[in-house]
Amino acid sequence: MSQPHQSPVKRTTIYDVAREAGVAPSTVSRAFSKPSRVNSNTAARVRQVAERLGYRTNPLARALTTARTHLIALVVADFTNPVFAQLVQGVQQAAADAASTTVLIDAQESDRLERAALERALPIVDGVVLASSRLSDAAIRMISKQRPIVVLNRDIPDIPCVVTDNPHGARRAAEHLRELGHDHITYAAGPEPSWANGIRWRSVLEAATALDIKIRRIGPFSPTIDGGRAAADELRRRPTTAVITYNDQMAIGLIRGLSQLGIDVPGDVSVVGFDDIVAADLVTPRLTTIAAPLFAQGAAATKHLLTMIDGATGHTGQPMVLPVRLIIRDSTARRCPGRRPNPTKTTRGNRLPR
Amino acid sequence: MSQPHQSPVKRTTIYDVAREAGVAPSTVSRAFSKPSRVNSNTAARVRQVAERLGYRTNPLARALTTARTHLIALVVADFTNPVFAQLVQGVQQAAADAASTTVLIDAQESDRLERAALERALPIVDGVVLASSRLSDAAIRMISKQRPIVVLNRDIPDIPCVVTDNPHGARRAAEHLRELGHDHITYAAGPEPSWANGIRWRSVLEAATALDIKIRRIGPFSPTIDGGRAAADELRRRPTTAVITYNDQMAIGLIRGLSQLGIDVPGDVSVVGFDDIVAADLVTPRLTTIAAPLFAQGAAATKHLLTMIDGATGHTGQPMVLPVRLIIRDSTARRCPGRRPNPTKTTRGNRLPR
DNA sequence: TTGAAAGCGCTAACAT
DNA sequence: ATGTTAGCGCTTTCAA
Repeated sequence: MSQPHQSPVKRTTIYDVAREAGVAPSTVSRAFSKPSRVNSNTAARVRQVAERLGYRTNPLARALTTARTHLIALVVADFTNPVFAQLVQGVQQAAADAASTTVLIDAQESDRLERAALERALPIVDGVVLASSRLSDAAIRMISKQRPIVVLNRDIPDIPCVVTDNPHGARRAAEHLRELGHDHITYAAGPEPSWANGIRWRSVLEAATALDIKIRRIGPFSPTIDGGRAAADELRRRPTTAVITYNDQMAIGLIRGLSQLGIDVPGDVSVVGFDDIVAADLVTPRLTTIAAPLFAQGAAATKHLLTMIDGATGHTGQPMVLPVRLIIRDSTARRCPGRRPNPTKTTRGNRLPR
Repeated sequence: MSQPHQSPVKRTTIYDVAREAGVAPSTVSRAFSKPSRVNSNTAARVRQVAERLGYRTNPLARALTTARTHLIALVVADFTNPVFAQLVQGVQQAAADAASTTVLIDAQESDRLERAALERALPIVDGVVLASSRLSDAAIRMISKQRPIVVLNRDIPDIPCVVTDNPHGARRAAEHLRELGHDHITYAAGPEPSWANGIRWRSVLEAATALDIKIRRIGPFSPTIDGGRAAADELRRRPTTAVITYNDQMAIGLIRGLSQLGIDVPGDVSVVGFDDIVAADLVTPRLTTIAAPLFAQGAAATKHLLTMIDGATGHTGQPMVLPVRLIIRDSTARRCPGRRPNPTKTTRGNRLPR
């Protein structure tokens, strides 16, 4: 039987070290917090004694006076949503590079939970990255009065934001579909209140118009696989040969749903998603998608947040926009004019990927 | 131009409230931390004044004296590994239920990073959940001397652990394959040093032996899609009609690799994975797998940790083991005796799922 | 039940 | 460069 996490003796403090090293406590403090303000010999001796005594500076006590915890909060709507995995890593890495630690808040799609968790975290973090949120603009503004904040994929005037270049992504997707002969495409919308959904739809609309492609919108659907399935039913009623979905999850669900209806992707219908989640390369057919630089986005937001924490103003001019690129895989193909939806599989549509 | 996160006046403290309410600071403190020790009238008055003044208790200052931060650390090897998504949620929810916040540590498969992040977090958390780790048993024991700790999917004597019932899972998988006529199976191993890999191999071995199935092991491979691809090459050299892989990612890669070699799953070879990650239901063919209760595992570990933090001994008897179940999907099928690997697709193997 | 006062461990003036 | 001395905001004896 082991003795669990005992602290046999009191934690050693700067006072212990000070006494042992024959200096004042403040000198020990300086030796660790601002070494440049201490004679290098003294500093060396202090560190050595500290080492011997097993001294570790207590971040809590430090934070109490400095008002800096080196903790930042990351809020996401739902951790099982694969887009967030890379985002989290980006945030986590940028934070770690600045010797900060990330506090995780999964709102679990619940307004109440998000508020509660945020309320708990806010007093102990130096700032927050809001990766997705059910909070209103007003609520976010309230938070930004208490702590530095950076918002992802959402543009709130006067609040620092980092977004992806949806217009360019939509443009590339439209061009790609145009080249394949599609002259009429459908946008399958995500949640109505989502800022990202709004901008993506407008971007697709604009791109299609510019390229003389007819465009139509269906939805809104839930931004999930099931949402995509629902879109399939809707699409059958008003078919086009190409579809752009709000996100990859919907695209995957749409392809499923279509397949069930005997409609082949990309044989009968071409599908393009948004985001490039990991699964996009795993499904059959592999998904053509507009890839967002998820990791980079997390990292960029965090770096910006850290500079704000260090006193920079939020320079709340324009949102920072990150480049996207179109990744062409197997869910898009040349349009076969006059082809009718039918259950016979084409070679292409069924081939297992690479 | 908004004024970012200003604090125009000093944060209000118990002293402000005390003065305004005409009581001592200690009374205000009690009114919030142990209301039962305060006259209910006074308590009410204090709370009301506090409300009016916008008082919020400062968790940092509280933690300094109570030595409780209500923070718990969660360590994983790699966030992009989909098994962790649900685990994180389980941990996060259990923590939130206990008014605690989760601190996230992504070791990014690096020993150094893990140590650094853990070192930073350890002094400020009440305990840690180690979901996967490159740390040695000895290192983990060191940590457990400083803070309560619960380890997942790894059995370290005298350290509280929660594991899944691999033996039962392996047994169910073997029975399933047996019923389909397979009498010779291969285990495609994951990383050699992984405790989970060890127990899974032994479990499969034992189950196969008990059911009079011939069993062979190949590997070790990286526990990833690419690792699975590598396993495909190896398998072709020494074929069996059924394979159990260390985890789902490998299973997905294996199916890919096999397909490239013109070998159909499940037509020619049946494949069973471990874990039931989200993608298992997304790939083609959908994966038969031994489902681990990931969310429950995270939640169970966290609840146990919280009781330890509240003073319970680690009751370090046997590891807590959670039930698994076999989920039969499309990657396993009846053995076709004498069938040779060939590039012709069967209907079954190519059918898009549901 | 309430108050007074002494810390928790550190940092930050202010002196020297 | 270093020491002295107040706090940071809260909890916690100890008395009353």
